[in-house]
Amino acid sequence: MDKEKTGEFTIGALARRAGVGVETVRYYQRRGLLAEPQQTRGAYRVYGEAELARLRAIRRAQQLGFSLEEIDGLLALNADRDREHAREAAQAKIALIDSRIRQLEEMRDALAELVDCCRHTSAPSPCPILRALSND
Amino acid sequence: MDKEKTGEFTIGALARRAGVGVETVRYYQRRGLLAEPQQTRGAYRVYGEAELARLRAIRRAQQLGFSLEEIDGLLALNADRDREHAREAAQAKIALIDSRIRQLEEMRDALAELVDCCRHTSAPSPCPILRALSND
DNA sequence: GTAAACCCCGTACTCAAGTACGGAGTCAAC
DNA sequence: GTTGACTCCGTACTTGAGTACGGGGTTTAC
Repeated sequence: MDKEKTGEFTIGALARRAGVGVETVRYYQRRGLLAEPQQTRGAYRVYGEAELARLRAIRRAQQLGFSLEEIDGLLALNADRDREHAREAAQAKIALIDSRIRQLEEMRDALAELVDCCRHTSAPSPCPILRALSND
Repeated sequence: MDKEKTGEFTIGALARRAGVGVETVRYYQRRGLLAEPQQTRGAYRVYGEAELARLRAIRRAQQLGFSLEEIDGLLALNADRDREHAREAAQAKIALIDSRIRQLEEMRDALAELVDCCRHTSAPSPCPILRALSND
């Protein structure tokens, strides 16, 4: 079943098309994020375009910063009736991302300051980075 | 032993002073990040100012974005002889943080675009956020 | 028919940084 | 002495997103 009939995949073929691992597909199924296909060929499950689309949507949402739990919620929304919910979810995610960016910037600035200090002092004096860790 | 003699702490007192949990102190000891004190009173360990300083250094380094593994390495450096090592570690961390910031900014921008699109379309048309997840 | 790739299933494990028990003993205040 | 807070110890568990087995069966290409 390596010879894919259009729109019919084994789990391995589906995984490759979606850019994930076989184990990942099984994991999503186990947690209910992806349905097991009704169709089988012998003992093997046969996946269709719907499952591939679903996997791609999951990946896209992950790239936007959503967790699998959040993605489950998002993919349960109806594009016509739940506009407000989706927008709220996106805005909440934006706020979290912004907050994290600020946090990282503070870290970066603190480190940059220490490195700069390191540049302007010479070898006989102790390392300002290590001293900053050691002192109050 | 709740009556702290200056520079002598039980594990609970030390944890409170350092702003961590008792379990965290034990965890750091288990992984060798913090030494067990030589001094005891009866069955209880007695910690000193050195351990408190060490814990504070760990915390400060964590706030700068270093992992416990990295902190172990940093705290093993000598402030007089290892200036270069410390500076390199800090610079590497800066690069990682910068990269992560950029990643998050891309996420944020993508989300902001979708939210903006949502604002400029009306209820009869489907939610652009959910459509973006579903389409290529 | 044979061998290799693949699938299924159930369970355990990884990563990093903790946190939470349960059981037993210790210490301090009354 | 009693009680409650605390300590110690060893082990298990959490979080989120996977990943890796082992064992057995199936499919495909030669």
